[in-house]
Amino acid sequence: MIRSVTSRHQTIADDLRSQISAGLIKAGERLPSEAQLADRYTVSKPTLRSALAILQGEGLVEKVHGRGNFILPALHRVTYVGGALSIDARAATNAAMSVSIRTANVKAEGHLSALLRVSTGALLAEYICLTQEGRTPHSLARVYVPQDLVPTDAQEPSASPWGDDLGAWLAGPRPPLAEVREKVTARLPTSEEARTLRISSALAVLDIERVTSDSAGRVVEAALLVLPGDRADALFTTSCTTTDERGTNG
Amino acid sequence: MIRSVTSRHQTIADDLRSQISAGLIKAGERLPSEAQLADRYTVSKPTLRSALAILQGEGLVEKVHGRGNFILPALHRVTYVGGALSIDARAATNAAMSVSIRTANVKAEGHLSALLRVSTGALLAEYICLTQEGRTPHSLARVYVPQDLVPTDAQEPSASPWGDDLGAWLAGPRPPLAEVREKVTARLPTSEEARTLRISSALAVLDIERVTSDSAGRVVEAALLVLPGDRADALFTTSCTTTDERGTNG
DNA sequence: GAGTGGTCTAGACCACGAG
DNA sequence: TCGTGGTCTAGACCACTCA
Repeated sequence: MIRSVTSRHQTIADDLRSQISAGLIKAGERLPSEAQLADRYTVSKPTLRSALAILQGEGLVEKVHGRGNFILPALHRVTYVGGALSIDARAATNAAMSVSIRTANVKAEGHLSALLRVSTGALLAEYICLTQEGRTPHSLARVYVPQDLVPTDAQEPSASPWGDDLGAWLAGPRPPLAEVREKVTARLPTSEEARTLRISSALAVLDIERVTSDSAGRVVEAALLVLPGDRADALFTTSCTTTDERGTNG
Repeated sequence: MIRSVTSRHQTIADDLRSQISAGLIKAGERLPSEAQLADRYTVSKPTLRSALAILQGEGLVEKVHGRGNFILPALHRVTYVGGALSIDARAATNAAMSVSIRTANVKAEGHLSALLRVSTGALLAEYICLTQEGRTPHSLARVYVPQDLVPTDAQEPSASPWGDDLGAWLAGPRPPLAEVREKVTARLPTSEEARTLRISSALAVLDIERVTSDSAGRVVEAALLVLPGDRADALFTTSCTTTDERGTNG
């Protein structure tokens, strides 16, 4: 029998978790200090800390250096809707979200130039979108658009959490969008992402690489999305409107 | 200045990682014991272990209790293709994969019965598919099909890593498949999943919940896929074959 | 400066695997 | 039995926050 199911830190994490979900400790409250908790559970500080690390990885607890450990409010789950060629798709977005966008100009390099199919050094407009519900970040989107596709008249596009408005905003006078290709994987956040999203570096994130191209075959935008796994899903729906898409080779 | 960027265990992890990627330690080889490594880096065993934990979470090192720490071979990335209404979609699957399927009958409960839209206690056929490349698991698929949709003549369907053959296999004499709905999130594996997939419990996994329904609106199968983030992506492509799908409300 | 979390140590003891 | 990894301890020292 593996002892890990009965390890001290697991037991403590389970106990604290049940206290949290039972509401004995309310959201936003500070936990007793690690030293106090270690005393209460009669364990050493490292052991207690590894218990907290579990809860932190589950997005239940936020550690703040020098201040304490805090219970995070139960998080609303946000749904990213894939294949959003039509703009209404983002309707699933929660209302109480605020989005901050930071704009910059960068040069295409390595991976980015490959994604956008532009040469290295080509000018790109970069939009960094951070979505928050209250003070809690829910998503980080880095959107890149070839400089020559950016309208000079409009400075600030309307803000969608996923940066997909940008594509819509660009689409107007141009060939319509034709294809969205989304490559999804799971990983741990980089330390920078963890800082920006205020999440534990042990909390898994969804990594979505979205490439949108227009009917002329030109890549209109590439987006790198990072969604914390404890508060975001991605939803992809494929409908077979006509039956001619199915092969008969079964 | 946050010291974590310079922490001992990070430095050690970085050093070992570069040794691995430089080929100084070859895939499949055993690392020196933790005690030896701790000596070499002049750190204590817990510190050295936290360095190894980082590499383990990156899928570079496999720890085997009682035997040692081993360098994992560079993993081929496998691509799960979403929206696979057509069977050819799985063509992206690597050839050198073996799939083992375990079959059982279970009763629908809670989440499953909701997914399949059957009443609690309804009989389901359960297919547990584990895909491996050599000895390395690449995906775990738990597929559920309502018992009354299972043909009585065929016992064992042909094996796809994602269990999507099952849908194809079921589709024959029935209404064609009409919709695939895939909900994707990122999380850490359960301890059971980590054991089955032989991955670290600190390695993020893609969690895909796939529901396929036929043109009669009936749910044909529900699949719970778990893909280790270090060796699997999911790819979703949405094409706008006709322009009538796009709203004009932009 | 007091209180908090972050990292590390040196060593103990247990559990597993192979001979 | 022996060597390995897995867990835990008791305490040291540093870094951050806030009064």
